[in-house]
Amino acid sequence: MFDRYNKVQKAVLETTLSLIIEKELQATSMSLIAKKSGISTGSIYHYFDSKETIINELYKAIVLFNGEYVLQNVYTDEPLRTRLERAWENMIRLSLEYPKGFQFIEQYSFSPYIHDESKRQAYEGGWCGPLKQLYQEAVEQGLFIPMDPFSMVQMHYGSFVYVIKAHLNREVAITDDLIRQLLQVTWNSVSADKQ
Amino acid sequence: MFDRYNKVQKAVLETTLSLIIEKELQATSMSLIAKKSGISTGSIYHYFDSKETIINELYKAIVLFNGEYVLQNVYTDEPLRTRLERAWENMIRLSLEYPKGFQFIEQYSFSPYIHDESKRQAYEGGWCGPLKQLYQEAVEQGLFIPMDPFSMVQMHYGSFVYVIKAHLNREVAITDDLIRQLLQVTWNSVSADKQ
DNA sequence: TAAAATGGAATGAACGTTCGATTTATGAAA
DNA sequence: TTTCATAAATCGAACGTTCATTCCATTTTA
Repeated sequence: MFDRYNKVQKAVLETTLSLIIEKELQATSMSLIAKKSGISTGSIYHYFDSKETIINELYKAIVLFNGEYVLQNVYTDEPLRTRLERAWENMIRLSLEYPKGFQFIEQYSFSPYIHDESKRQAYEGGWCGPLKQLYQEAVEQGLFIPMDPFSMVQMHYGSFVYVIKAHLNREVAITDDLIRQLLQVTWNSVSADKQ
Repeated sequence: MFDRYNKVQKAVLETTLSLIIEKELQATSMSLIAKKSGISTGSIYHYFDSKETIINELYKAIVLFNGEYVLQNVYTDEPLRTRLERAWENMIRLSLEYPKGFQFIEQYSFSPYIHDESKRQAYEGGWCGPLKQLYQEAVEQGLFIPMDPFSMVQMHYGSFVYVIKAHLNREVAITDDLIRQLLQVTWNSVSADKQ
């Protein structure tokens, strides 16, 4: 997840992620990060300008990682439906495999603590733009109803997010059956031939 | 929104809500709340035990308010589809009419800062339970595909939330047309006669 | 041997909360 | 209606703690 960072930075980012998820931003103090990561505050400040920098770096790293994960095996020569369903399934599997990263992005993507510059950089490397393109194609090919592709992406992602949140709260169990159902429901929602 | 509170409590809750939305929790200090609401910290502590209490009270008040709003005109003798679509439209209109409350709940419903007790109390008076019942009925009547009603509610709510978030970020414009489309898409996603 | 990296005590600002003085409201007695 | 005593409400300075950050001595690396 933090491959492009050195050992110390990696330890700091991983520790910060864990602490923020189990506690929260304001309860995640620098001294706690230092203690839990085994790196002194002095060293942390040698690699990061400030606490804000750590959080923003964390945000960018996770969004980039998620982007790569979601777009796995999506640019193939298979039918558009297959590729879209693969992206959707990747989203679900990603959040199950890396729940901390998922929760972090969920909690902070709309927070003022994340700078606009970080959000912009994240958008560049994230999955949102590329996926919007696929939706656009699906609309143009008449597979999807004529609707704003960006709204569709948001809508579908939101529906996954909330089922996953419920899963992480132990209110819903995500099984392979439920995943199959979710993909079906997602397709049906905007499929042109069901109208 | 805060009718069951006295004048001072109301001012404190309203100010806190505004500050938390435009800044965030950790930047919303008691002295700032005091200054902006025109009520001294001494008085605030006369009515609230702590900052935590204020936030939790805010959370409960908003969820209760939202619950009433969403369930408006849903318990009528009209067809189930009409009543479900009314609940969905209420959700959308609520978030457009009271965006601060919407954003607050969005940001804090999964935060450790909100006690489990507050979440439990909120669930009792919120719209989630009653709506789940309606979905259950729709499944039993064969209107909806056989799927866990709770997951359906989450899924649909999530899809609205994300479109609304995009709207509040000025990335999408919610028009009456888009609302009509959203209701249609929501119905299609789980409608039994489209399978 | 010079530069980079590390450690952790020290610093100063900011925060939530408390406290005691002061003002305002209440209501029974005259 | 006025008076007065008690209680409730309000204020903001003061308190103690915690936090992000700095600093410099020490260790490690090149």
